[in-house]
Amino acid sequence: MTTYDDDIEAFIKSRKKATINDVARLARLSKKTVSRVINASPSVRAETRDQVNAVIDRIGFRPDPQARGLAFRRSFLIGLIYDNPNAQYVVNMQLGALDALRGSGTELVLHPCDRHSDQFIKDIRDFIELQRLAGVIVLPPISEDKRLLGLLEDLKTPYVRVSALHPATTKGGHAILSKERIGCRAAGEHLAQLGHTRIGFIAGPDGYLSASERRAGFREGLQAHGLDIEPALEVQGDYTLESGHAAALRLLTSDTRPTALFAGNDEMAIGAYKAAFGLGLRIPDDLSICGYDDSPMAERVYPPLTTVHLPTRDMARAAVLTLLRSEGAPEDALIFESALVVRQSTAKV
Amino acid sequence: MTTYDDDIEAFIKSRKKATINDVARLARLSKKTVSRVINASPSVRAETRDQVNAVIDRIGFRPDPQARGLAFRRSFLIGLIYDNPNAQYVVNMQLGALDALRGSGTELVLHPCDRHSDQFIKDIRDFIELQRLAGVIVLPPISEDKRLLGLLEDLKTPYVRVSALHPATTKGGHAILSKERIGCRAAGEHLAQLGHTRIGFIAGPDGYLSASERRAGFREGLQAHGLDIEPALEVQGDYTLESGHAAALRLLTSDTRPTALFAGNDEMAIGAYKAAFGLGLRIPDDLSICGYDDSPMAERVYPPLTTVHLPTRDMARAAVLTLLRSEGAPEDALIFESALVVRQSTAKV
DNA sequence: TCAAATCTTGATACCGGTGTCATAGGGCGT
DNA sequence: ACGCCCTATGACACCGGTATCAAGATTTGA
Repeated sequence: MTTYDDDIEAFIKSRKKATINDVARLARLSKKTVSRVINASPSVRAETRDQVNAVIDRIGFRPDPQARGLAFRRSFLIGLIYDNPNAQYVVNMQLGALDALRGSGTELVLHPCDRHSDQFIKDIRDFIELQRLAGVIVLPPISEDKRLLGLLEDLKTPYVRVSALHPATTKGGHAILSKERIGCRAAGEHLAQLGHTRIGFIAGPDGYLSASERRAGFREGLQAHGLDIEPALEVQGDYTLESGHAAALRLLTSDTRPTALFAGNDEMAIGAYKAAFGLGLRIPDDLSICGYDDSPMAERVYPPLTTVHLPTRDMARAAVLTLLRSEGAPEDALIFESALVVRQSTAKV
Repeated sequence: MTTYDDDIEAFIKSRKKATINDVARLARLSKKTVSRVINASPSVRAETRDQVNAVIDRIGFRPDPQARGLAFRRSFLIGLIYDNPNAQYVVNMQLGALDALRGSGTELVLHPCDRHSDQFIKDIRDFIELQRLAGVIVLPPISEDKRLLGLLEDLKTPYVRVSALHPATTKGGHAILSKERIGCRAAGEHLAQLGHTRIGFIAGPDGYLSASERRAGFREGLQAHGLDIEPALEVQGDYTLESGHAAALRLLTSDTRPTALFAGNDEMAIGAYKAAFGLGLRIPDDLSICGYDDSPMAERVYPPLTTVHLPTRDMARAAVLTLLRSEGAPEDALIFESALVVRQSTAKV
């Protein structure tokens, strides 16, 4: 192997940021050959490759993502698109995604948005096109928005939907799906097994697939024990604490007060805590409460909340990995399970 | 003004993404002149400028950030660097930053890191240099790390520190500082005014400026009422819920049980809730608790937590605005206030 | 052994912008 | 009217990579 130590030493002493031209010059090869090595092209002699890599290592060359991106007509950025009021959920997704991105040379760019704005689609289209994103991850609930999915198909940008598993969500593009029914079914069975028969349900908002899936799973659980969701004991919320509070208040002050509540998410469950405490009820002695999400709050409230855990962070990791190797890969859907975490907010009647 | 409608219409029909070359050709001007218009160069005739802008608007041209970045030798990305266990704090910062970035053509890139890793500095240097960041925002506690600040000075990348106000933090680079003492002083006074005399303090970890500032402020508040932090009633935590739980447990089982607690953050305060409930104490009847941060959890726990509010989101907004206009601007420090929010976890003895 | 096929490499254009410097035209003073 | 200065614009190189395609080097097959 030929090296030109003097030139290399001189370059290192100059303390300049190395470019591909420097590497080429110092290795006595053309830019293009260096480029081939960077991109792991097979048509480079092993000896040449080693020589180039030796120079690269010695002068600490790292290809400039902007220049590379310009030539490739795409950036090394992955967009995280969401419209989700739950901060903790978003953070977990970020952490999982960043985890998987570490060392890949790709960065994560945030893009929260407002699906009720009339700029919604245009805004996202601009973002993706202008930044020439390498890929996009879409979180629920907008991962179920028809207009958005249509846009993503049009743009031909690799994307991954994160969503609740449902026949309607298993087709079209890469997807990371969660089997929300399983955990909710377990929650329903759990409450039934504790002997509860009057069980209230605080539903999520219309139009959220997660809401209907959770309801369906919960119902399955009850039905397995000869029970069902009673219309009089079902109130709809919108996943906010306040709505959970209001819903619980209504349920707990009705003539047929339930002895247990299942809320479509932790936030609403914690709203129910407030309502219960406000009415002087003790949890779990007078009222069992079960949530969904296993948010950090679940183990921080008192008593710690029985809830359903979703492996959010793992799902985000999987989403990124899917994107990183999406290069022509067939579209696929990964499915994650959910599981009941029994804490201290549920007890026998 | 001259326009060449036919060519323009033809171009629009082609549905191609417009480049500066298209604009130049359709406006019968050189690339360079178009570039001047984009960059608001003063040496362009008003008439020419309008003509260029007309073409830009009609064909929907938007300069490619990567190409522009390559030529400018910097990107249009701002890095958010943090090593903070508090998810909610981070989200608020993100939201504020994104808020201020909207429409600026600059994007936010996340970079959580681990200050205990030996790669810590190298990792951040690589990130900033490789991405040629337009600016960097550093959150506490690493915003007080000497090595990191040294690195940022070396790199000449515009940066903003977010930190607690303190003589040591008012110099060096742009800074967004919070007057943490004020709110903590108010907290101390509040507890004293309620008649508490045995007041426990759960301190934040060593090395966090926020921890020492909060302690100092709290102490000022007590001293204004002839009290002080009693050594026997002070325990150190590390800002985690678990540490708050342990600390409170120690304080509440000592012979001179305090009737009120002030915790260095909400997380620890909520740990204290757990300890109190576990011991059968009622809040606020048997024990008053006060936190710091006004995290979303503060109003979700029961009873809602009295705490100190910091305008986190506004601070992030200010940080971004500082960066965006940092072009040669003098280094300055913006100072934000903190304020006590009295809820229902504090009451008379 | 020699032509054909294959493997390796390089010259040059190009991605989409900006910087440098030259130049044509208009206003000014004398 | 002349030269001078200033203003507005453009030609061309450049940022740091990749694509195309041609050409030299090596291998293969008969």
